[in-house]
Amino acid sequence: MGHMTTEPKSPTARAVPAGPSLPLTERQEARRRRILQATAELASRGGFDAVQMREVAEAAGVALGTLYRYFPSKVHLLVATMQDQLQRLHGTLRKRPPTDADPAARVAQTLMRAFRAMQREPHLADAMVRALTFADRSVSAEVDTVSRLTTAIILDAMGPAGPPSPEQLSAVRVIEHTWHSALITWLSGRASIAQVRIDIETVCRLIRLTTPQQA
Amino acid sequence: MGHMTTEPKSPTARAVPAGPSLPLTERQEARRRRILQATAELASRGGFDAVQMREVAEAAGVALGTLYRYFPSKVHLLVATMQDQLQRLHGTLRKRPPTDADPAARVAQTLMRAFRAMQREPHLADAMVRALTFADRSVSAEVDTVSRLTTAIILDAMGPAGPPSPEQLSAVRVIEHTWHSALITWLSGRASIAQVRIDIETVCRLIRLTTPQQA
DNA sequence: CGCTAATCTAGAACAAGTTTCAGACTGGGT
DNA sequence: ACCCAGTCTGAAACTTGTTCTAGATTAGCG
Repeated sequence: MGHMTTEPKSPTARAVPAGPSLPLTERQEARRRRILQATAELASRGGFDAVQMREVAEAAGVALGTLYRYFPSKVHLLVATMQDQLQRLHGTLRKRPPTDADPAARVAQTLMRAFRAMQREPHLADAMVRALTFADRSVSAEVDTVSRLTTAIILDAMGPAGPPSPEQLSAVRVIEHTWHSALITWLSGRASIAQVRIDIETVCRLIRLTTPQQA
Repeated sequence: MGHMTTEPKSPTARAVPAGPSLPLTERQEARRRRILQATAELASRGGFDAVQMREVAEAAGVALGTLYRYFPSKVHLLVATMQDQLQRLHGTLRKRPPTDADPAARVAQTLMRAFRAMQREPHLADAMVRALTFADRSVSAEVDTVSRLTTAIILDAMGPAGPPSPEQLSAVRVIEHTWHSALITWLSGRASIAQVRIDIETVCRLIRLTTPQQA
């Protein structure tokens, strides 16, 4: 791959946000991908602390300044990594959706599947989740994207129902809260895997409160 | 206050953890208190970022090394601050407990009261909550203390019932998860106050599932 | 009082996130 | 082919959390 491609001058004369709105060139897309991959690799090795901006830049073969142009902070970088991983997960889940008849059980099943994925790469999970909850207002847009992705995954699991009711959305939000927070307690060693499962199953009962009648 | 007090050589020859087990001398107690007060003040001003270890040390009138002897990291410091504030809150709540007949409503009421306290000092809340969720394993003991305090507050609100059932404990844990996570979404500007209220009320319904019969 | 261990202080030193800058490179428009 | 705006690079600088060191203080104890 040793020839030239195009590289336009500037979409907004500022940065290179993740927005799919800006048409990145091949090279830029490739750089972005290399950065995310390097991040995931370092994170898998040693968690949040092991993701050092200088090392990410070196591993991805870009200058430090470039890394910061693509991701304005370490938290942005890790949240973007989480977006990436979540999308992957969403794809996997779509292929083999949960089979249980009860929507609440399907959601619990789905989240436990996601949880098992986390267990396979606990360091990576640590880095992404810590970044997510540590994120301040300057990252809210990106965090929101992650949140929407999670919501989509849960709604998918709930079933083919059309537009969810406001009550259902509240329940989903609470489930998400529990999911994130339970994950944190597990990652920081204050809760066991069994405990996380119980918490997830407990909160999923809320779904039954909002869908007494089954389709 | 210009005379001498006692200051023993060493309880454990290591550090000065928060454990009430070690009998700190008056002076040490005073230092600890000054540090916590300085922290709360700085945090109230500008949140997590405004709590800079050098500034805390200067405001408290201790050397940087001493600050680190009392609190081995910024996160430890802020989690200890949260312990402090929670204890205060617990005291306040004990004096005027919620009046509603329904346990679930009492819990929701209590949490909303706590939430209003947070709204009064959003920056302080930001600093404490961010520290709490960012804490890694090295702080798990202290975070656990905060968690137990929160649990105690919720159980208090649930009523004078004796030993809570395992189911109730699960529900309380989920409520705690929701509480923390909802707080974060509010602090990072991704959820409105109204939304937080709804989430809290939603999750509190779980209590009704575990206490169908009222005392 | 004088001894000794532990504590506290002041300040330097170090680590990692972030910013900045000068210069090389790219690619589209003329 | 030349020009220009915009991008990337390499390296230094700056910030703030954390660690380290040498010396002054303090406190328990004979």
